[in-house]
Amino acid sequence: MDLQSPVIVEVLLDLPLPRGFDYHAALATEEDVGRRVKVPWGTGQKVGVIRALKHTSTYPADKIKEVLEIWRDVPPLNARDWQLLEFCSSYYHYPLGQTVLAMLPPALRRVGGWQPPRRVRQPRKYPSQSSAPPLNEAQRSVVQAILQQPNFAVHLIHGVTGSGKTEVYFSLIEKVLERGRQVLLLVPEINLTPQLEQRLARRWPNLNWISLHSGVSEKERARRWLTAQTGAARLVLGTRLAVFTPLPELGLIVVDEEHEASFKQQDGLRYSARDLAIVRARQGEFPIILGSATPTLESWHNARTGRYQLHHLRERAVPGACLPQLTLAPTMQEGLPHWATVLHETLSRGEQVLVFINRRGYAPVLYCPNCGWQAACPRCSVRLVVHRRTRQLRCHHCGLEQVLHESCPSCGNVHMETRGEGTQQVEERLRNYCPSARLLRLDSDSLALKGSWERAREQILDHQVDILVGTQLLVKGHDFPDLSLVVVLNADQSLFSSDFRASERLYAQLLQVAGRAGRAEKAGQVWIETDYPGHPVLLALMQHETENFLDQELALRRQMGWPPFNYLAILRAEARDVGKVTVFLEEARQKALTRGGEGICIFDPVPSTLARKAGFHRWQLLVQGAHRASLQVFLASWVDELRALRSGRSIHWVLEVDPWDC
DNA sequence: AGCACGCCGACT
DNA sequence: GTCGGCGTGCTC
Ligand SMILES: [Zn+2]
Ligand SMILES: [Zn+2]
Repeated sequence: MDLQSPVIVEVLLDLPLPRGFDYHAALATEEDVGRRVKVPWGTGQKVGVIRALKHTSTYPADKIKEVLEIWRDVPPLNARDWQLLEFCSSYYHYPLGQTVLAMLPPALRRVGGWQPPRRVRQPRKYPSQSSAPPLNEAQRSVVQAILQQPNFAVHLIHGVTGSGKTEVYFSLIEKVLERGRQVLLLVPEINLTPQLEQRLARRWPNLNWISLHSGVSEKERARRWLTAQTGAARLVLGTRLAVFTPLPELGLIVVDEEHEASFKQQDGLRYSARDLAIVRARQGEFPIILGSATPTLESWHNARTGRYQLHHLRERAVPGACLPQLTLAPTMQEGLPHWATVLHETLSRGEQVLVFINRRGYAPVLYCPNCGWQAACPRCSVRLVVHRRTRQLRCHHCGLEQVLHESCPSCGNVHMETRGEGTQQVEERLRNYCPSARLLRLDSDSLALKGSWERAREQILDHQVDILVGTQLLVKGHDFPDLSLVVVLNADQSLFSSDFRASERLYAQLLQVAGRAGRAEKAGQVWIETDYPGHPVLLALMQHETENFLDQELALRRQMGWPPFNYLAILRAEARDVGKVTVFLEEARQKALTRGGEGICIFDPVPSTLARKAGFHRWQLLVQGAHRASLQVFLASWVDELRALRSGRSIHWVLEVDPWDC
């Protein structure tokens, strides 16, 4: 090596450019690759990561600036970390610099965002009461089967609600920890609760484990992340963002509720934490476990074709627990609903009731019966939602708030009416049916205050509440043992959605809601209000035959050429000016058609589901590929052309690979 | 992405 | 006459 030539480092920065920037760094060595640096940038400074050392640069020598600081107090990213980042950057067609910076905890991305702590904190210690409950036969055989393969393998555990999946995870985690390897446990955002953390703490009182999610303060998140990187933390419990945590001795990843949409990042680097976790396991040559009561069709297909190993947990682990009894009932236009009797019976037994309606507010429509006028958001292509308590009209997409109209702005009629029901109106209706029952409404409006979830949970567990009215928020990740009746309202709305994933999602949601009824020893009841009792999703649900449903749905996907039998990418574009959006997408389409590719199908640009949001017109262009590899080849050259399009400069656009909604 | 520079429309 | 719109180019 030429000792005379000055050392140059290539630094990756958080910029939408597919290249690094060269700086002088006289004292840099190969050990510094993967370290964070402070560099001058224009008039200011930025944090970057050293990608490589070199001795020459194509950039004019007199313009190359000096690195201001190399932070050597923490370990550099290692070869495995780079392997994942490079895969991620190329697969999602996202600049490497932005990918690297996105994986760092926020405090480590900014100049002055991180000071090493004065004193090394002692890992938290909990009272020692480590207890591993005995596994049943089914659980034991799954654990045995998975332990037999220490190398890369994807295991899909299909476990019905209450089948004791978590104990299987814990048992496997324990074995891997004993072998001296680190473990990553990924759970949906909504499931990462203090209760889950306590459960881990009780199970491993003396283990150094950390929990990583967006609720942790920036400083603390960086501190915990670094303990994982140094190998001090042995177990990481985290949401999707934790999939990037550097873990030098990683030996197992568990993705619980693998079907959950929160594993998909919906802005910036639009990755699937589940898919990246699988890639990470393959790169690191260790097993990964996906678990769900309602696996995604992608995973199910891989299991059916033998690429994943399928394991079943068919029995409920809790002794005596049985499946809830399911009833479909037509909606009632007037008078008492069909479920009114069972509601009263349940309450009179002193048991709790959950009424599920996936729509907050009082009513989704305010209209004038005289002229037909409807309250719409001026900035979005949606109707405004009536919030009666605050006497407001609100847009749930852009946050716009208006005072509720007293009269029709179009014809002056003073008798305005609402249509449809939200949580607030259901709450009101239930107060009329059961005036003496104690009601609690749980949606993002009533839970806006910090700590209100915790308070509500205690009230419910303490049986200070008889009827719960709520949205999605209420259903996921929480068990309420006294709950024995679940009523699902307005399920029909999602029955005829145009999204090809609608059935899969509805099935998962309904099964999860149903699972809330009658845990423990009590048999529960579930009533679903529907006018389409013959719908395949409802039929499958009635039969409790998830695997048949998945097979049927898979056959339909194959027939229609939808994923997992084809691969998708979406080019999304938005701007205040519709013309600019459509011109860009049309040019993009022409480029795509000219380029073409094996098995590549280019669709026409169409408005997005939410065609206008906060004043921005949103359109999209779907690309379908028969094979993952050929789609990747096509996308790689297509994005280069897109970046060169002048019409793309005055709009926002993103390319999304494997979109979860289209 | 930011941030500067630069050139045309409607304002004190 | 200037304030400000956003189109264009640059950042090692
Ligand atoms: Zn009117
Ligand atoms: Zn709006």
